[in-house]
Formats: sequence, C-alpha cells, structure tokens
Amino acid sequence: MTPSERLRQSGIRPSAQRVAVADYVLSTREHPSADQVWQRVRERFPAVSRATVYNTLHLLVERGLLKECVLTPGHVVFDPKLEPHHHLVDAESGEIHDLPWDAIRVPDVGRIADFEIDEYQVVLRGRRERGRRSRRRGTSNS
Amino acid sequence: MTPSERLRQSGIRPSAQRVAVADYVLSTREHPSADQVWQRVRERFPAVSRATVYNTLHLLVERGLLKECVLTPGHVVFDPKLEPHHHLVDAESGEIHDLPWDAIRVPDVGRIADFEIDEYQVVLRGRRERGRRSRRRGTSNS
DNA sequence: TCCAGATTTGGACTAATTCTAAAAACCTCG
DNA sequence: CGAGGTTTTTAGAATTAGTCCAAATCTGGA
Repeated sequence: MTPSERLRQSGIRPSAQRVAVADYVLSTREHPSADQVWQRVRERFPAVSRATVYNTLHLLVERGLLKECVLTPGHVVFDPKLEPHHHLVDAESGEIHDLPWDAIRVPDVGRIADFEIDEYQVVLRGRRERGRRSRRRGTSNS
Repeated sequence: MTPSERLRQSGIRPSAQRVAVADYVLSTREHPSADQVWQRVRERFPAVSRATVYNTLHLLVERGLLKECVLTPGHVVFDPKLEPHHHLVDAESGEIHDLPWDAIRVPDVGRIADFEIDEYQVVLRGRRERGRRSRRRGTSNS
C-alpha cells in the first residue's frame, strides 16, 4: 500500500506535504527525530515548514501509523514499526536498533499490582562487541 | 551514611548547596525532574541557582550516586535507587513507579546479536485498575 | 466558479537545559 | 591572619526542541 493510500485509509487527507513526510517516516528504520524528518523532507520539498512536519508526525502517531519513543534524554524519535518489539540503544553511537518481540520473552505481564498494563517493552543499552565475550548481569537504567 | 559523607566518598566536595540537593534527591522516591529538585531545594535554601542544581545533579549521575531516566517525552527525571529495577508509568497521571527487579524475570540477556548488554529494564505503561479486569497483550511503545 | 473548511506557513513564544563570565567561597602556605 | 590559586556558585544570556498563532493558501463540493 502506498503512503498516500495509508493516509487516506486513516482519514488523513493526503496533501503533498503529508505524503512527503509519510513517504519517509513510514518506511525508515532510522528512528529519526522530528527535526531529522524535517531535514529529510526538505530535500525533496524545500518549502515545508517545521510546523507542518510536527503536525503531520503527531497526526500519524494519533492515528496509529507511527510510534513515538523516548529512549535517551532529550531525544524523541519516531518508529514506523507497529508490531511489538524491544529496543536496543548503542551506548556509544546512540543508534537505536529494533529487537524482534521474540528475541526476549518476558513472562506475560497482564497485570502488576493494581495496574492494568497497556504495553511494555524491554529497553537495553549496550555496546557493539569487539571480540571479548564477557557477559554481565542486566541492571536497570532508572 | 549521611548525604554529605556520600558526597565526600565519591570525591565531591560537600558544599552547602550540594548537600541541600543531595539531601533531597538521594532519598526521594518521587522521580523528580531537575526543576522539581530546584523547587524543593529552594524551600530550604532560597539562594541556590538553577545552574547549581543542574551541575550537582549531573555530578551525582556522573559519580554513580544517582540515575537519570527518560520514560516520557520531554521529561527527564532522577532516581536515587541504584539497584536494578523496572519502571511502570501510569499513563494517566504520568507517575512513575519502581518495580522490584524480581517482579519480572527476563530470561538473562547476556548478549544479543553482537552487542554486549550493559543494562536493561522493562518499561511498562498502564493504568490503575478500576474494577474491570481485562488483560491485554504487551505491545512495544516504540 | 465560489465558499467554507482544512491545511500550511513563518515567526513569535515557551520550557528545559546549557553556557558563560564574573563574583564568592574555600583551601593552603607562609 | 592574608595572599594567591583553585573550586564553586551565580545571574543571565544562549540554545534547543517543540508549540502556538493568525494570516495566507489550498481544496472539494455545490
């Protein structure tokens, strides 16, 4: 399905600007920030304003076509992968990698205390291995 | 151990301002933001500048006395609990709750792909139950 | 075509954080 | 104590990410 069709399906009128944003952000695996999206979109559509990019991103999130995630301080990024998955942050480069849901099986957390859990994910931080294969216990990053 | 002693132990000179910050932030369970810390500290020490509070918080994080965490967009908070644990975010109030490490047993993630994992935690989002006990599958929040 | 509503725009505005340069506090040694 | 050097603190300016706004532009339907 084309981005334009997806927009229409979600009740979003596919204006040229929106399609330009969607074209990029709904297919990337780069976990871009809003400003990175703006940069990208301006390459092909130099006139888009920042406000339009922000508006569109929020619209896409609202309609469930895009996910927003915060994994590192002061850095909100967007992720078009809708299926549940986990995230691995490279502590050195800051790069974010998706991990398939089944890579880590969390015993089902239907409820915890008196909370009903809407969603959850494991967030991992680590660094690319350079040969040495030590292994450490996980620690929370709170 | 007093906050002042802990500072000294970590090689941080315990100035009055730093002690005031540490007194609060190293013992709270509120997951305060930097500005909340500033508010708090000013109650007892009206002259502290915001810059000092930020400096001190960073120093504490650097020396490992405090953890910084981002769980919601545009909201960095601090957590003095150093032991590994998970986090549960109340989707309605935004409140952050600590979950004991053993509340969720993640099968050990020593390595994933070619990454060495430094730390990890499960981040959950949910809402306080009001009677109805449906249960949903977890979904990532990416 | 014309209109009402939807969309986009640039710029002003805000909030959070960092930076900066000067002032204040604090050691240490004589 | 008192000078001199280092560390810390301070106020405010600067920066960054993001929001808001009113005006201009566009669009689809009658």
